[in-house]
Amino acid sequence: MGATIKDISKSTGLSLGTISKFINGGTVLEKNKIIIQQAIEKMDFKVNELARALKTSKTMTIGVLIPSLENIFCTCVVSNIENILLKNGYSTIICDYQDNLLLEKEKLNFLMNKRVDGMIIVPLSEIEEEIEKIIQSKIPIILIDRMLELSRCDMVLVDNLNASYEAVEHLIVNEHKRIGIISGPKEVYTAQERLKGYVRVHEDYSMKIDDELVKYGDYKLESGYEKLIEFLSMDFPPTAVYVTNYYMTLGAMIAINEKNLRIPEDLSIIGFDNLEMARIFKPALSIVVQPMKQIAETSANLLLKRLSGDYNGFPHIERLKARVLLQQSVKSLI
Amino acid sequence: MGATIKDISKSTGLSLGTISKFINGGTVLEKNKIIIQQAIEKMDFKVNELARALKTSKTMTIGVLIPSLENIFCTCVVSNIENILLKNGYSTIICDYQDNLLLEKEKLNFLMNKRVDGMIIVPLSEIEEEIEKIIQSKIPIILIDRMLELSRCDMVLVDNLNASYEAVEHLIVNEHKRIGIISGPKEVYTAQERLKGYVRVHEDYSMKIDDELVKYGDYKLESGYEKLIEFLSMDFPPTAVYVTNYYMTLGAMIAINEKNLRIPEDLSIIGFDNLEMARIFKPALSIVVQPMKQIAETSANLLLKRLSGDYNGFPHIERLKARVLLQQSVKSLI
DNA sequence: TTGTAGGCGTTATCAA
DNA sequence: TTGATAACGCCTACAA
Repeated sequence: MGATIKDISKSTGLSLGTISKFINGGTVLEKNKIIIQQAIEKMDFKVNELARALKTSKTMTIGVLIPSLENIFCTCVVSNIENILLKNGYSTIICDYQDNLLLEKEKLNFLMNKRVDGMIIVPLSEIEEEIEKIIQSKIPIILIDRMLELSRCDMVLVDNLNASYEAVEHLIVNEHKRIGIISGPKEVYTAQERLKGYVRVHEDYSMKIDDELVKYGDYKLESGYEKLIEFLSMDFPPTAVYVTNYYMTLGAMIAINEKNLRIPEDLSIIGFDNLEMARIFKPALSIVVQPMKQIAETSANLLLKRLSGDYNGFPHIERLKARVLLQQSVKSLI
Repeated sequence: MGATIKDISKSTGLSLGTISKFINGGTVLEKNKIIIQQAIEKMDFKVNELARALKTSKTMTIGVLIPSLENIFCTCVVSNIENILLKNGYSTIICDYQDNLLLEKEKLNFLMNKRVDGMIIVPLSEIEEEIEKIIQSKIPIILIDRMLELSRCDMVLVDNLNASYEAVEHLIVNEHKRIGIISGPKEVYTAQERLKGYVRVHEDYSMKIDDELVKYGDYKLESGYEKLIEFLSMDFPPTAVYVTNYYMTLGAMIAINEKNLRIPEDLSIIGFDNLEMARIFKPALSIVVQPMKQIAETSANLLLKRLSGDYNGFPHIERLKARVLLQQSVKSLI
C-alpha cells in the first residue's frame, strides 16, 4: 500500500541513495530537499521500519516483560518507563506473562524474535539461563524488583527488608507484642526480603516470633482475605497485622469489613503499596510505599546508558528505599 | 549473533530452499528433517521475524492502543484480549497514549510503522481520519468502548445508557428525589451515554432534573473527590449520588470518609466498574459492572474473523450489556 | 524432493 | 553531492 523509497526515487528522478540520505538527515542540496519533501508528503511515504531494522539490526524498540497487566505496581512502573524511553527515541513493547512460568519464557522468546534492542524484566522465576544467554549476545537487560541468582546483570531493586523492618518496628514501639505477617510466596525474592525485615526487627528487640503469626499468602487478593480470617480465628490472635503487598491488603480489608472489626481499635494494620488505597479507608491506612517512579527512572536511564554502549560499573545493582507512610490504622497500646 | 538459514544450509549441505521449506512445514525427506533439526538446535537458530515479515508482509502481530496503562478497565480488557490472540498465533503490542491527544496519533503511527496486521483501539478523540485511512488500507480495526463518528468500522461497545438507567432507577424506586450524578467529560462518548441514562429515567418517572445535581468530572480520582465535596456543601444536597466511573468512585469514597459520612444513612451511593472495590467498602458498594471479559472476547474474536478475510456483516457494532450489582450502599426512603 | 535466483524496502560503500 | 550496487535474512516460484 504505502509508497517506498523506490517510488519516491522514480517520482523525483533522484536515486535511492539520495532519498535515503535525505530521510536520515544527510547532506542533500536544498532544492532536492524540497522536491523530496513534497513527494514524500504527496505520496504519504512512511519508512518501512521492518526493512530498516533488518538492514541496521537496530529496531529502536525495548521489550518490557512483566508478571501481569492487572498488577498495578507493574503497570505503574511500566507506564513511567515507557514515557522516558519514548523521549529518547525508543518505543516499547509491553508483554505480560500472566504470572505463568511457561508464558514467561515464551514471551521472553517473543521479545527476542522481535529483535528488541534491550529489555526490562520483572522476573518471576528461574529464567537465569535464558537471561544470561541474552546478555551474552550483547542485548542489555535490566532486572526489576526481584533479584535472580545472576552474577552479571544490572538490577533495580527496592530495599524491602528495611522497609518491612521500619513498618514492623512502628508496631513494636507502639507496644504490640503479637504481630502477624501475611507474607508472600516463599520462593519469591521480595517476599523473602519482606519477611526478613519482620524477623530481624523482632530479633533486634529480643522478641520471640510465634510461628503461628507468620502466614504465607500468594500475593493475590483472596489469600489476604483467607489469612486474615485465619488470624482472627486463633485463640490468641495478633493485635496487629502487617500485610506485605497491595492485593493481599485489599483482601485483608475485605475480611476486616465482613467481620465488622474496627480499625485500629480491634486490630492494627499496616498495608502495602497503594497511595490511593491508603486514603480510601477510614481511618486512613498506614502503608509501605514503593518508589515506583524512581524505579522506572532508574531502570530506564540505566538501560539507556547500556544501549549507548556505556558499560561502566556493570553489573550495577541499585537498591532504592521504600518509605513507610504512617497514618491512623495503628493503635498505640502504651 | 544468531544463526541464519544460510548458516544452517552450509552446516547441513542442504540448500536454503530446503531449510526454509522445513521451517515452514513443507515436505522434506525424513533423514533431512533430522539433520536440519539437529543443526537448528545445535546452532540455536531462530527465524528472523523481521526478515520474514518483510518478505511476507505479515507480522502476526496485533496493535492494541489504550488511553492509559494505569486505567484498570483498560488493562483488564487488554490482558484478556492478549490471551485470546496468543492462542491464535498472534502476538500483541500494547501501547498507551497516556490520555494524551497528541500521543494518541503518535502511537497509532508507531503501530502502523510496526506493520501490525490489525488493531484494537480504545479511542480518546478525533482520530476518525487516521482510522478511516488505515481501514481503507485493509488493516482491520476494532474500536472498543467509545464510539466515533465513523460510518464503517467494527465496534464493541457497552450499553452504558441502559446500565445507568437501571442504576438510577434503583435509586428512584427507593424514593430518592434528589439524585446527584458525577458525570465524565462532556465530549467523551461513554460519559454522554451514562448521562443520557440518568436523564431518560428521570423523564420516564416524570421527575424534573435540577441542573445543580449534574456535575462533570474528568474520570479521574481527584474530580470524584471534588464533585462529591461540592454536593455536600449544597443547601439542598442530594440524598443519593451516582458516580460514573471507577476512579471518580474512589475519589468520592475518599471524600465521604473524610467528611465522616455514613453510608447509606447519610448518603446513598452507586459506583462503577470494580468488583473488588465493591467488596472493600463497608457496607458493600452497589456498582455498575462492565463485562470486561466479554468485551475482550468479542473484540478479539471479531478481529480474528476480519484477519481471516471474513468481512461478513461489516461493519459490525456489538453493544454488550452491563449489569447493576445491588449491595448495601443505597438506603430505602420508603 | 531439492536447488537456484530474484526480490521484500532499507542502508552503506564506493565511484563518479 | 549523487548514483549504482551489494547486502540484511527470508520466502517462493520455477527449474532441475
